This record gives sequence, C-alpha cells and structure tokens, in this order.
Amino acid sequence: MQPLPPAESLNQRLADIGLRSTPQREVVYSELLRKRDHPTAEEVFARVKSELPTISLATVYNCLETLVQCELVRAVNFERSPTRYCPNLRPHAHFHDEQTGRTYDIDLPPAVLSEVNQVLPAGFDASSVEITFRGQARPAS
Amino acid sequence: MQPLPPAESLNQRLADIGLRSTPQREVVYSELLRKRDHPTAEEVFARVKSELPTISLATVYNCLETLVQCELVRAVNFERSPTRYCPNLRPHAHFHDEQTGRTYDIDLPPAVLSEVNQVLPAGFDASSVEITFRGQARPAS
DNA sequence: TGTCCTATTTGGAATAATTCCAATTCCAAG
DNA sequence: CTTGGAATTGGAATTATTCCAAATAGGACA
Repeated sequence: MQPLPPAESLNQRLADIGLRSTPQREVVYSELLRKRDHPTAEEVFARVKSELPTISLATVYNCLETLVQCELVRAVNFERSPTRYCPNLRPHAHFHDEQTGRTYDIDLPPAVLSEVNQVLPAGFDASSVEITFRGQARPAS
Repeated sequence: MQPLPPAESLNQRLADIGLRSTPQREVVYSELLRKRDHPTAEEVFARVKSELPTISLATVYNCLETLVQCELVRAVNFERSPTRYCPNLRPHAHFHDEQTGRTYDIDLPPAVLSEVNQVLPAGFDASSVEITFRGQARPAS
C-alpha cells in the first residue's frame, strides 16, 4: 500500500482511463511535483519549456486537464485569478495569503471533513467539497 | 437589534464607507434581494434594465463590487464560471448542483465554522473562509 | 519494416468575463 | 448658480481559456 513512484502512477492512471503516456504529460506532471507552489498554466508552461522547448501553451492546458481527470492533480481557483494546479492528493484546504498571493495547503483531519459534510440537509449529495481560507500567513515552517 | 430594512441598511452602509446612494446601486441591490438565485452580473443587468433602461453593464459590475465592499453581498465563484452574487448575510456554504447549475445556500452552524477554523496552524490568520460543495441536489424544499 | 489509424500536439484564432478609460452626467456644498 | 468630485456610460482593452484545423507521432498489425 506504498504510493507508487510518480511516473508509474501517472502511466497507470492514464492507462486506466484509456489515454496514452506522452513526454508532454510526463514533463508537466513531474514539474508539478518538483515545485509544489501551485503554479498557473502559464507558469508551468514557462518552467517546462527548458525541458521540452517546442511544447505549446495549449498542450500545457490539455495536460493539466488530463492530470485533473486522472485525479493526480487538483485545480484550485481563487476568485477570478488564473487556475492553479496542486499535486497534493491528501484531503486538504487551501489558504490564500492576500499580501503575497502565496497558497498553502492545510491538512484536513477526517473528523473535520466529516463534520463539514454533515451540514448538508437530506437530498444534497456532494461529490466534493472545497474549503478556502483567505487572510494573512506567517507560517512557522 | 432587528435587521434594518434593505434600503436603510444600504444607505447606511454606503455612508459608512463614504459613498453615495444612487438609483443604480439601489436597484441592483433590491434586484438581488428580490430573486435570490445567485445571478451573474449579466443576469442582474438583464433584470434591472426594465427598471433603469439606460443602465450599463459596467455600472452593474461597479454596483455589485460596491455592494461587496459594503459587505451586503457576497461574490461567489465556481471554477471558472462567471461570478455570482448572493445577498445572504448569514454564515453559509454553497452547494453547486452539477446537473442544473443551480446554487443553494447551506447554513453553517457556528460550531462547524469554529471547528473548521481550528484546522489552521499557528501563523495563519484567516479573514474569511469559503466552503463549496459540488454534487447533485434533490432538495426537499 | 511499412502502413494505417487514431490520439495527441501545435499555433493561432476565437470566446467570455471582466476591467479600464476617457468623456459625460449628476449632485451637493458653498 | 457654480464648481469639484463622485458616479455612470459606452466602448475598447485585457486576460485566461477554449476551440479548431492541420501536422505529428505512436502503436497495432500485416
């Protein structure tokens, strides 16, 4: 029950949903894993160009969308700013620092998650819940 | 400690932050209160035109932004879809029905809200938290 | 190995929501 | 009245993203 190494798990997940493994998908995914600072598509694009100089922005968007479908990556939205991408698979909330714009992952204990889900009245069936804080961060770490 | 009637409270809030009361702001606000279905700016624009035929879309955006500053209205974002506006001042989460696109307010008991806020490590000071469910709704009401 | 078929990538155009801007218009105070 | 700042207006600009049609790339199979 160890997590698979990234490349393994990517190839596996792609195969699971009938998609191919490609250099573009691999590079985009490993870039997300390398620097987990919730980059935008444009930022990922800039970063992967050194590895794959001919990659296009459209492909970066495609790959990111594919990774989201594979459930290896979460798309995160703050207000109207560009979508950011996050390869953290543990249940977590996001904290958006209003001064710096930085985003932090906040682990969500199962107990809290289940209490949150209990606020839903009968007839509401949630497939996902997203919790987003905004404020000022001065993290110890 | 009764809530003030809407117009009162709007004029009050505007005055508090040094802004004027205008027909546009009043009409936009009362339209939000009249049909609380989380309309987009375009939808508000369409609805207020009968009352104020010369109002412009830019003004609707301005007014909505002003109401948000007054803290009489919350801006709600789902993924990348257009911002929706919500005049519900009670602490609540949003439930986004993936089939119909409809949005429901879900009351948040203070206990849940405070438990959610407790997941924040030291050094994280949240000014607001937004909880969004996605899924399928078949509400009793 | 070569061929074919389809998935994928690519670049550029198109779209959609929102913001910007400069020119009026509107008030409210003096 | 006049005047100064606030607010509104219409249209242009911006930004993130999606769309699209053409080119490329891989894998299956003869």
